Amino acid sequence: MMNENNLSDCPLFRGMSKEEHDSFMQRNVKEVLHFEKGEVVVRQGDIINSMYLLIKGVVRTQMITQDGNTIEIDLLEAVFPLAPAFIYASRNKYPVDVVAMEPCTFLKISKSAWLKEMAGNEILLNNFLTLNSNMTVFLSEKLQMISIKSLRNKLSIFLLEKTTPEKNYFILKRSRTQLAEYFGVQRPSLARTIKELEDEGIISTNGRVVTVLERDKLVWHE
Amino acid sequence: MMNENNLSDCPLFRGMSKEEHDSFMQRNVKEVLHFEKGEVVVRQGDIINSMYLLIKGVVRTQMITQDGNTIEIDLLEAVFPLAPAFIYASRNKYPVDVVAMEPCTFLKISKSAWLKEMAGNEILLNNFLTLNSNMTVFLSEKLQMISIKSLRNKLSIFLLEKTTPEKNYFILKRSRTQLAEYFGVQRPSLARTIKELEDEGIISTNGRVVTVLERDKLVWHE
DNA sequence: CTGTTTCCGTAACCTAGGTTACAATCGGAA
DNA sequence: TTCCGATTGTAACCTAGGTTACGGAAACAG
Repeated sequence: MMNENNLSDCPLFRGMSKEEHDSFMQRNVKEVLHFEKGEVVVRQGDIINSMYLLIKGVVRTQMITQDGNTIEIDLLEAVFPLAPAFIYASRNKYPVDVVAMEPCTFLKISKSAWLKEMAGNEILLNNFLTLNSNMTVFLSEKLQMISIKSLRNKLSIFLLEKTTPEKNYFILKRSRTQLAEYFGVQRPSLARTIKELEDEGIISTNGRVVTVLERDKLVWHE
Repeated sequence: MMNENNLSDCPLFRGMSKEEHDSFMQRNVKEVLHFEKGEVVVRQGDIINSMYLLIKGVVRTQMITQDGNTIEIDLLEAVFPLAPAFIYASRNKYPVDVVAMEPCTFLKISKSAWLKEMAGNEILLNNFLTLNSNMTVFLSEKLQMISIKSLRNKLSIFLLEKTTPEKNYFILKRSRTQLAEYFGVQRPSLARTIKELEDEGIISTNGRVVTVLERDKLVWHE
């Protein structure tokens, strides 16, 4: 059943053998779900009772703030679990929308089944803890990024992280529209700031290819 | 040794007996740390190898963004663990500054000792998982709050959460200066917005006592 | 190929909030 | 009590980014 995908790619199942993966699936997967591009998989505020394992496709997690703005949290690619950090929470409402970016397949694993597996498998438990911790670190960093005041600095830091002095270009994973939501700003505002950096000769862009020409002039325009 | 404090108040040690608490301490606490008001306990970026258990005092966790702004993350009161969510992370750098708000005492418990305890104690493991999940939920909510664009809406939502239609007042835990950092804005900006709400008769303030006069006029000034 | 939709750049204008500065008040220490 | 530092309110000014609107390019379906 559904074992054409490689569970080893998933941080939850790392360090386990193919046989263990298969028997795990046999025991615990009772339901397989498909979603088409654009469909909402989980809505912000939904109560979660299961772990969703994304085994095919890409989803986007996003938040709608109370004043109606959308911010992207992350893009998740198969194989990856949804919600692991939340099934244990005291108030287990899902904090983000999950939207399929392409046709997606999920395996549904019940919370209780998952707990049982983890109790009897130290590797699984370890992977789970690490994943949770990494999620916390990720959210902290996201918080820090969103808290940076000027778009120019947000963008600068983003560009510096995506490149090195040796490899001064990279290819954007996102459209400009999505990139704007990632930064939590309006699309025209992002376009304006990108243009400024281009006009100053600090970067150049060609479609989704972005080249950093003068690393040292990024950041510290307070 | 240092058992005048009630470990039952700590979400990590809930559901365990006094005897278990005591023997836990005997086994694992090798070091006790004191900090005076204003001292920095941990600095953003420090590598963490131990769990710090705050058993007396109050600390503030804060982040300095790359453009130099300070945002408050949380106020933590004893008894509460620092860092539990991070000791397992792949990249275990502490993401926030921790500053003592009053004289504080910490117990230091090594990462490995903690792991060993957890492996042999289901309650401890469960508490730990729940705490981690709750941390993730908390950070998600914080992210959502910070992402709200207008200060007026941030403040409105804050006020609505702090009061009910029945009990329409509350006492601020923070100074105005700290409150501004909590929202990630400048102090004069916060003062201005509070004044606006007062001028419009929506709230009234008297020192740290804030009263909401017209709940339904809060929020939705887009 | 053509029609349709989504994406993108751009410009003009406006507003929320940052910035700075100063004076009043409060609170603890001597 | 007086002094000093930290905390506040307030005002004037400035700027980053939001808003809206429009036209063109790219992507896709038929």
